[in-house]
Amino acid sequence: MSGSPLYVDVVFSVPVEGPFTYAVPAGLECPAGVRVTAGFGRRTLTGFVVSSDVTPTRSEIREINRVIDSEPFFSDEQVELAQWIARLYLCTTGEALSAMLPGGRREKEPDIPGVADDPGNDATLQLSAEQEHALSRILSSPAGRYYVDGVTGSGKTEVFLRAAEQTMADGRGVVYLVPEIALTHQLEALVRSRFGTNVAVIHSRLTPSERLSQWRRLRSGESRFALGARSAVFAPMEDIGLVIVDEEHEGSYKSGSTPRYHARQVALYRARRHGARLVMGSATPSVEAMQLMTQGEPPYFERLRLTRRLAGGAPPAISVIDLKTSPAILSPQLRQAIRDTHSAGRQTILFLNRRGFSHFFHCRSCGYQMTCRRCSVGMTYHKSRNRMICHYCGFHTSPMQTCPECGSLDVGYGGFGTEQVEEEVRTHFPDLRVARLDTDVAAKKNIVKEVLDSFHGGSYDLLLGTQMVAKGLNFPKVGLVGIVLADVGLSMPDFRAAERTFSLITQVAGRAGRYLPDGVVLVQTFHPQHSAIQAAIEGNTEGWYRAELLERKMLGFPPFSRLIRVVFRGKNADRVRSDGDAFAAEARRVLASGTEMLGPSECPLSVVNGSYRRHILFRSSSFDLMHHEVAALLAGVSSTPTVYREVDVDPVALL
DNA sequence: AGCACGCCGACT
DNA sequence: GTCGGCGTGCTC
Repeated sequence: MSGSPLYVDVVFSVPVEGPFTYAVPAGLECPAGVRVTAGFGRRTLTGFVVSSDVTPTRSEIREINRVIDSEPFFSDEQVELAQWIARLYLCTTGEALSAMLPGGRREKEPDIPGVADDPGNDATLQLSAEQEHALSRILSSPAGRYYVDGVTGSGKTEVFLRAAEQTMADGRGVVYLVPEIALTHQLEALVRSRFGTNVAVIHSRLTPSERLSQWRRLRSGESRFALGARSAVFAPMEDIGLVIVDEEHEGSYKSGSTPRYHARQVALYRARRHGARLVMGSATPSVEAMQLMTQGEPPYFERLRLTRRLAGGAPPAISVIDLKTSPAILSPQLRQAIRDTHSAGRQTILFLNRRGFSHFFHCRSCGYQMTCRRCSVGMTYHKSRNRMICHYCGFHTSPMQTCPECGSLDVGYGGFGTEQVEEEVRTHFPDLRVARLDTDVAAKKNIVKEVLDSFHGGSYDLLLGTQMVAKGLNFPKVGLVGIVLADVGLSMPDFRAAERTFSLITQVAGRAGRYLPDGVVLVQTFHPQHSAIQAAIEGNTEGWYRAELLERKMLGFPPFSRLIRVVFRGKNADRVRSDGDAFAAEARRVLASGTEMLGPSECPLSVVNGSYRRHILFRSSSFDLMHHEVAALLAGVSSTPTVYREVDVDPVALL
């Protein structure tokens, strides 16, 4: 009670795992969960107390400078959550807590308008039979896991909101995650109209003080509903009764910087911890999620299907244009469709599903693209070395001179971006008013909204761009949507390339047809027979997932294995290489047979910001063993400080 | 991550 | 002769 000093364990947002023991000056309260400032090395840092009243294990102990909070800022559950994240994602507890801090280590979220349902919805509305069934299943158990697998416009949002209402009525809290800030804005008004001041909205565009005030409202229990993007999964709420992950398939749920957590994974953990219901939803579930709801007895998620559009009607017909027979950025068919659409007084959207991936080497006659025979991902062309390289395992070979599929000599590399498409449009349609939206243009604040508003108002005839045009898809005057090159996604050196392509076409078509039963969707591709494109066009969702799961199983990729990626990056290419090689050599020595190592090889994005990048992929179906081994390697293999190692557990993008 | 210490090259 | 490069080590 008196004389003897009190010691506490503190962690900091640095890549060294503590905890570090400090003495508490007499008279200060310093419980677990409070923030403190303390001398650390030669500087003074803010740290987080993870346990109080500890016994020191070393003699040199410094004193806490200042206790920032009068009561714990983080709850015990949150500290434990951070420790779990640190273990799983191989970062330090301090880094994890720092990511949970409102306005702390800020994560960058692109402000791209998303493609979620526009909830055109009403609390008094009669639910459809399918919605009713989904809701009653969700409410049937207090801690079940459900997946609302519903086509666009089938009313997933309303099911989520009704489940939330019931949860709130039971006196428990709700966490509602959406993939992008833009969707937060869209949903915010709707959610507020239903839940009033109970709602706290968390996203990275809030000022630090706004975030802090939202955080405190949740922490105090004044607010029982947290709505936000990825980091809202850390909402400081007691007794969560429902966690919703909307648009579950979206890659933005995965953090791109340390700690590289997946909000879906954290949501699962928290829901289990709180004995809460977990509800996910999408029109195009991730392959992982599909496996969890269709395989296993009982399945990990109960699948609740919404197959009918509330507004009725069928999705628009999708037509495929084979670029092999119409080799042009704008095929004659697409040009004709643009012309017809314009004559009818309607608008066109041209969608380029990603910025052109520059190393796009293929047969111009049949579209054939070389794939690695071991990893089955597209190989990329390196002009400087004139080699085709697999960015998973490092295998390389000469580029083809003639196409092995069709024998054509017309092989080479190409691909194009929005600029070229714009030029092409202006050449063919000098009379059309054309707007372009891509990351270059959107660098200026508000420009996305301005362009979309003008387009909505009819100031443009044609809008072209990347993902960010998606929000315009359901504008009433849009009569034609053209996907300029569906293959761009397919050519990405990524085992999820086909999944993303399928998802994109399905989502675009679903939205485009929402208010336009007579709307037209045209898909240009070199691979009209590709299963991802075929399945999306035919709406053969079931067949697609079945085939893709089989493919993943055969190739040993997730969900039939898990991956850990280690990236080595630095200005000095030789050191990057030797560090990676040394790491791999040690790994080869110690890895158990169940853990496979792919690489080291160059990353697909081999130079970023003047830094060279190489990576190693570890793959195993016994995750715990692999995870343990990689953690030991990271701790045991020293690295040159000028070479940074980035560890990504369950990577989503492998660029 | 930072920050300091320490040991080798071209410069006011 | 120094200023400064970045390789190495350390943080309760």
